Amino acid sequence: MVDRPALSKGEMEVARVLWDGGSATVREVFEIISETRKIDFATVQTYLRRLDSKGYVSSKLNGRIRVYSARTKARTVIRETVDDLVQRLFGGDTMPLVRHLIEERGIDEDGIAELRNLIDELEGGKQ
Amino acid sequence: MVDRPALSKGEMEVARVLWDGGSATVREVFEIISETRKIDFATVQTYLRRLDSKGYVSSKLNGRIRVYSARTKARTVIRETVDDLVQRLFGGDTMPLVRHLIEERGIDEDGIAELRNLIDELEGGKQ
DNA sequence: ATTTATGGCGTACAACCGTACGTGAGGCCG
DNA sequence: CGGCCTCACGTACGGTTGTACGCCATAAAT
Repeated sequence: MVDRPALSKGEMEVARVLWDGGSATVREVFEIISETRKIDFATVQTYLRRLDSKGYVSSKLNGRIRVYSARTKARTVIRETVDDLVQRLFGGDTMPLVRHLIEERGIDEDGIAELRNLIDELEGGKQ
Repeated sequence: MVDRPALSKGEMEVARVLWDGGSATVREVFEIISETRKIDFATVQTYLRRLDSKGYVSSKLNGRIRVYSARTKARTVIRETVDDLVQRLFGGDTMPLVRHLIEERGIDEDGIAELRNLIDELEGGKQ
């Protein structure tokens, strides 16, 4: 529960790759992010270094290649980030964001089915 | 559709107050944010000035009091912000965030009802 | 009229962010 | 062996952000 400095957008993007894969080299992260947008290898390297010094990831040299691993749980960071966003953008109210997501971003068939389940569970746990 | 510089967290928090109320003085914004967290009057003033110079709000002097008004639609800013977050934190996938919101933040009775409606509408529009 | 509260406005400043260059060492190729 | 590619790592640099001080003016209170 250490109070780490918050992640910047760029750092978050990089951290996500580690959460997805558990661990990765700079090049691996670089390749994955490159699929989505142009980014410099050295920039990824800097993000990883900063994530390390902020305590979010750890790393060790494997031969002459440095391998980074997630050190905090995605869930935790997501919770903090989303809580902050909801607070600042919606005054702490959750529904406006849910509404936005459902109305403004597509939810597919499977998503709809899952949503129904989630709601049923919510209701079940309530009474 | 001008490409404005992105809003910082603090600026967003302040902008939200204007979206909620249409327009407000520094003091009014200050009071509202103070309900939630400690903040300096001058800090609010700075945020508003920056929002102005970034083109998100406009202002005019009413006597010797400056009144700020929202100039961009909340919807637009929310879309951009959320899109970016979803991209970086979930690789562009919407459902993980929806899931997180429903599971980790409480949704009340009314929210559940609304959710059901939203889903029904989604499904209705699909077939 | 003098004090006090309030506000606008300019200014500041360290930390953080995005982005990347340069250097030097290790590996591989011809 | 001599290039050339690839990393790690240090360093940089302008821009942004959070946070606020200080000065001056106006309005309110005594």
